[in-house]
Amino acid sequence: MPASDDAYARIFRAVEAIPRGRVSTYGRIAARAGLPGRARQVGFALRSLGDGSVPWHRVVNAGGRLSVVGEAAVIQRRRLLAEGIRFDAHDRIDLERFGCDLAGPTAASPPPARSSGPAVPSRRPTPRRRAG
DNA sequence: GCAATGACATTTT
DNA sequence: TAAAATGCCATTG
Repeated sequence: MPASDDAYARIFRAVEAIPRGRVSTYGRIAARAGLPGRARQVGFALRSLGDGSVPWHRVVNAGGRLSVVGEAAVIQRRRLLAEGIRFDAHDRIDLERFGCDLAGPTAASPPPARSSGPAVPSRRPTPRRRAG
């Protein structure tokens, strides 16, 4: 049991705040949790979780790569792919597209599609509406 | 309390 | 882009 148990709770809250189909960085989570500069502790907290209700797999390092090693890396990557996250040829994630700021209520809003961009990771490939 | 470690971030080369 | 070095600080032994 870590001494900063309260801090851990805040971290988990920030992690859970990450919308599906997006990822965030440790530094970002730490900042949202009110722990600017404790990016490392974020990862430490997630590690302590193991398999919990916290979507830890949506947390990657500033390089958009998986800092985890071993089985966790497989699990994380597996889940990210399942959520629509795409990996670069170097097993990296484009934070410009999938990285969410979590800096405000607009974090849940999809980023502006760039020209010739690969488009937003829409969860609904067939957005057909019901004929009311 | 000290020394070593770590799921990081940033800067420089 | 990749690799190395440095800063940061809680956790662990």
